[in-house]
Amino acid sequence: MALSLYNTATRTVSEFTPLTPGKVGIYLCGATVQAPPHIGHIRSGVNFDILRRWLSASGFDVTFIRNVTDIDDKILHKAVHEEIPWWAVAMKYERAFTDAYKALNVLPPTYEPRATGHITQMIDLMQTLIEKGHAYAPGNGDVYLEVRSLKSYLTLSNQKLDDLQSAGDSEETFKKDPRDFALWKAAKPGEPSWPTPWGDGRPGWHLECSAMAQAYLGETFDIHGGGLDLIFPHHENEIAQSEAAGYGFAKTWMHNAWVTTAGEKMSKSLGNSLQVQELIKRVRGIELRWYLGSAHYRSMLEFSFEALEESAVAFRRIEAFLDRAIGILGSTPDGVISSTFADAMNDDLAVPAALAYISEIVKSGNNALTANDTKALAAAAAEVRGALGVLGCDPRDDAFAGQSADNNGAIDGLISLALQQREAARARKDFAASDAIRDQIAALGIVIEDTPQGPRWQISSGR
RNA sequence: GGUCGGAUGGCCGAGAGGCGAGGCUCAGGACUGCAAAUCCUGCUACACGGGUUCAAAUCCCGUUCCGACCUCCA
Repeated sequence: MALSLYNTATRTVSEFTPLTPGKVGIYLCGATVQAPPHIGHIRSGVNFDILRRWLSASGFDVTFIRNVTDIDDKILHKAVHEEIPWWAVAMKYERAFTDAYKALNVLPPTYEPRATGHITQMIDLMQTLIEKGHAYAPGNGDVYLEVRSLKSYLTLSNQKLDDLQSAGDSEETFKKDPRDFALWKAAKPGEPSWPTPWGDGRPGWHLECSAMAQAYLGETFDIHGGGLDLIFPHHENEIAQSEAAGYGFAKTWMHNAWVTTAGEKMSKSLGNSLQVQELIKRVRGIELRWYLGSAHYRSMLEFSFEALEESAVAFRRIEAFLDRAIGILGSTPDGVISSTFADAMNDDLAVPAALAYISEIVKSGNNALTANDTKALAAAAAEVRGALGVLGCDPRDDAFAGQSADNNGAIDGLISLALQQREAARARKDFAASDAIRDQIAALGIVIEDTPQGPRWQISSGR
């Protein structure tokens, strides 16, 4: 079964065929670094990280670009508000995003270009657009794209130009048509600017993505991704710019759905408590990732702390199986991708179906464990590990070192000492003494389980 | 006004004409000195009203409710 993906441009799921066999180029609209990341931002990162990992696991050589928008109105406003330079705002929040991505095991992109590093490419693109008669500089330092000059526009969102509500903005006087959008904004006093043939200024929001996608992936590339809300205007305008310049641009458009709270798109007022840095105080990063990745990427994910906790419990069950299996097997099996898992992922990344299959494997693996069938156990553990690897939730991944309830040699020695005492007490049926030892260890946050292979312990993963 | 989604059991969350996805919770059982873990069993749902069909959660028409986008947005 070949990989099929939903393409927003055609509103259908269709077989994915790369432009160059064996290679895939992906451009994901990354963050505007003007605030710390909340789980909505990071869901997009996780969803597309799963896509990327699946493409890699399927044998593709993936070039993954995720940009950083480090110049924009909000950043400038924030700089004034925080009384620090605009670049300090951008770098501060870029780091916050980087930390969040790392905590959730989102792989660093192949290249992570910043908008301000690509002014040259943007000027080249504007030059081309003006030469082709699709853009104009009215003389005030702005440069606009003339949407009426385009052969097609608004094909992604399927809207008609005349149906759009007019912006009603007071600064639109230089535009030929109110729907024309800014490629470049004239410098204002006190704001950063770069020189261009049309005057000093700074980039409009949409221009950077067209310029950087072309710079790193070429004029035509495979997949362009982002959140649902970027369809209009951002992606429409990217298409307008790039196609007007003569580029083929993206073949497949993918959009992830929202994390919502109380049925609504996450709002700023609730945003603080849903920042990644706050949530990973409640659950481990791997558990938050599991939660965000578990719903289908095109479905809304209704956030609640209860659902997050429940999801973490479900994940710990899988993790516990893997721990037990590795303990019995004496080694960590390499991940194996089963055909059932592959079929699910190939069906437009049907993660929920893949998770249902993982549950079945864990169940059969636990049965193998009870039956002491190490061959079946090893097979199950390998499949679970393979699946978790693609989902970026392999507790044995180095990225999660320190997050897993991994045994430490010295602690293991001490606990073992106590467990020997307890076993001795149990042997002489002094259960009061043995339970007392277990209770004392439990009070330290360590859980004891008696198994046919003897007692085992782990640091309680519940927080 | 235009465009696009959604409503599934106590909860979360898939599916998209016929076979009870899966998980969590809960109840009962097996195992266990007791726990824990694990396994087994049970809990038969698809907003409402029509229609098409041998058969509808799924398709069609209508209704209600919820949400997203329409130049800040993941």
